[in-house]
Amino acid sequence: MAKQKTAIEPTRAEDYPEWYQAVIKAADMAENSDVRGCMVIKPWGYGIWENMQKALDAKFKATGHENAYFPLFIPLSFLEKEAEHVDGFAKECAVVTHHRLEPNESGGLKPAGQLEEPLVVRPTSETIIGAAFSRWVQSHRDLPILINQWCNVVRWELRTRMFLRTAEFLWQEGHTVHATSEEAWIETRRMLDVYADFAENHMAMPVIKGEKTSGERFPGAVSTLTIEAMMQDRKALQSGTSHFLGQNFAKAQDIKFQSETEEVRYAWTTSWGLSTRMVGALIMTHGDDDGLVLPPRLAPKQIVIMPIFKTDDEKSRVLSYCETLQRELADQNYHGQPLEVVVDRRDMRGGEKKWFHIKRGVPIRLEIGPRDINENKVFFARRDTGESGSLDRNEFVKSVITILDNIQQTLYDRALKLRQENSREINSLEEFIEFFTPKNLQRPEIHGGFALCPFVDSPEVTEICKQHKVTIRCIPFNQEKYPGNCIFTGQKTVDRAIFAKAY
RNA sequence: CGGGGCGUGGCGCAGUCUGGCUAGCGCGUCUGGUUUGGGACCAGAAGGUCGAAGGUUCGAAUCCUUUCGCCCCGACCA
Repeated sequence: MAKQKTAIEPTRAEDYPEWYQAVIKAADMAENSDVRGCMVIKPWGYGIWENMQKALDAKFKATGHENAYFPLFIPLSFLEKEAEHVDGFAKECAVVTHHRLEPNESGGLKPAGQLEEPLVVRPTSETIIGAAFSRWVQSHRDLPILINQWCNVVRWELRTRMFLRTAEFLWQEGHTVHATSEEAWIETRRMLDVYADFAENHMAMPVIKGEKTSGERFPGAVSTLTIEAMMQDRKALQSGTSHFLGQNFAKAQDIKFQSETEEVRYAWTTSWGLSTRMVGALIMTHGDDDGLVLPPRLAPKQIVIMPIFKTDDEKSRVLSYCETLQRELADQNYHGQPLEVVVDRRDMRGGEKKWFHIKRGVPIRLEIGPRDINENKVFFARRDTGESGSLDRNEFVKSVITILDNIQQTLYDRALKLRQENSREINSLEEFIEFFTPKNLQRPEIHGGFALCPFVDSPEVTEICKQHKVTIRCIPFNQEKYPGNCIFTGQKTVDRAIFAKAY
């Protein structure tokens, strides 16, 4: 086979969505399943998710949360209780109406035993968890309740993309109950900070924290906070949301408590979630034209060692050298975890093996043959920069953690640079349209980015944006407030929001 | 749910308009050999009731009818 220029065809610049699919395939992360809109997550993809879970779960525990598990099925009547919530999710619910199968006329099976009340497969669990909370909360002494659940949810999407939007996806959903509005607000903010910390320090993905506009808010929430990241095609990806639910759900579900002053009060609730969509975010933030590039802190394996030998004599010598090296590396503490090091002993061509690991994004590759052993060296290659060369074996072992941290940082810096280069303030509708219109309408090139624009939060603005296929991502926190005119309506305002095309 | 496209060995496709030898090709897989610090080469092999059902015909992957599924573009959305 002729040598290709890049491992992935097409390249990002040629066709970004196709490239995305190709990376998932080349890195063996997931595949389409026999069920429409649902995917099979394969070990390499699932390993990344497991590392995300591990990191997040530790942060949830550190902030006082406990894990619990609630049913997959929600009685239809529960969902009906919060009006906005119903509106938001009704169109995408899978519904169980029968509980039995029996033979049909043509030798197949047909549903039988119709349920008295249909069960909805959870699209999110506010209602079923709220019902439990209403039993659990009696006194102010029961508060706060800080619960997290790792589970799957189903949203019957019309169009799906692997990891980014599938009919079934894996996530965590936190649900908390508080005595006061202030406490609930602090929780909402705290968990957004946890998400941002996770995104930036584990995923090496810079994010912008902010508040959603009314049109983009979670159905039933008083306020939705979000972290937004820029992918390499300059589109935005909502990466985690934290909702201040006020007393909306407490009132709908009767979550009340008796206060110190013996008054009966409705509680204040929050919810927050982050999903396997983050695996997609990882691909689109760091991947390159040779495949996946993993930040070391989330890589299922940080280092792969490839033994190189010809004769049986060499084989045993090289393998034992590799195994000793593997042990020494695996003994090291990498951010509280042992380093994950694998010796790839598979009997296949060296070149093929090398590309196998490049496509899967393993951060560090070591190739070790008799020559390296004689000189007490290792041949070393970094996935992020492609940099490679011979290193003294002991020096490498000593500096490996520093190198991994450097890779992590390099990935973050690169992603931040991309975002900065493609973000700007825009103060006129004309410039806005120019920014978001590709030069080639037939085959749109990568264009646009994040535009910070003065605006007023109104349905009218949302409507204009829609015409240009742009969405309001968020009103960023900590931004300077100064007078301007809404670029859509001309009204005076001090608010600015980030606008972008989005996934 | 509207518009377009596609179902042919594990994967990617050709063949369909204009019905006709034993349904081809590339990649992958298996076996043997030669190679070996690099996505190798040679030889051989396995693997398909052409999405499904019915019809027309001496003869159907190809024509007709029905049906199922998937993909893309919209609308909707984490």
